[in-house]
Amino acid sequence: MKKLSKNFFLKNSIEVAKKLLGKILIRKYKGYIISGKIIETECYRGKDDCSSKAYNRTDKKHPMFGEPGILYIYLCYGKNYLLNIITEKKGKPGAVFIRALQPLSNLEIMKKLHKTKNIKNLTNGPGKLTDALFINKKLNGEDITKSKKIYIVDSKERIKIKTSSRIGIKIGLDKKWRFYIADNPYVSKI
DNA sequence: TCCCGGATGCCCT
DNA sequence: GGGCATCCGGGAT
Repeated sequence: MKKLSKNFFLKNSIEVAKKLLGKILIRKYKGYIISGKIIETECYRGKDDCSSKAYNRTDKKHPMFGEPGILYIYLCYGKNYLLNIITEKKGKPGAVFIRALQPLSNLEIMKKLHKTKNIKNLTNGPGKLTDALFINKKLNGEDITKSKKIYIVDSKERIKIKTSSRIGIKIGLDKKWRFYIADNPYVSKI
């Protein structure tokens, strides 16, 4: 299985969001390999995207303007860390937001980290999966194409992609920039 | 300084 | 399945 390279993320954010579906997210934690299949993503962009954090921003210091493959992790509602991967070339804003995973390995560790017994609730939401994979502010700025703690590997699985409006936002609903694998029981919401 | 969000779990029907 | 309290850091004023 091949690690995803910088080139994978150096593309149109919408394309990257779609192509990430089915790939395997790997996290090393205390000698364990925790992993899950990416089954739900959203795309966020810049001046053409009023619901993006980079909308109407010109200062290139914002993480969304950074180098492709860099993790952008921030806290939401005071308790949930949300996982984004920067896309597009440096200076052009874009990111893919990871919304849900299908848990693959070391589920018992994930259950302890997220404090739940129900496997279905382990990674079927953006704040839950960061809990279950021990992803927090310390990994902000990490390069997912170089890191030994967290990376993504390719998979050749054929998948059926569905599209919808993004979730949890009030504006920008006209854009169908949420992508998920059809018929997967771990997607956060149909 | 103030305000509120790319969400969750719990408690209610 | 729906309503609600809750968390804290960053952007806006």
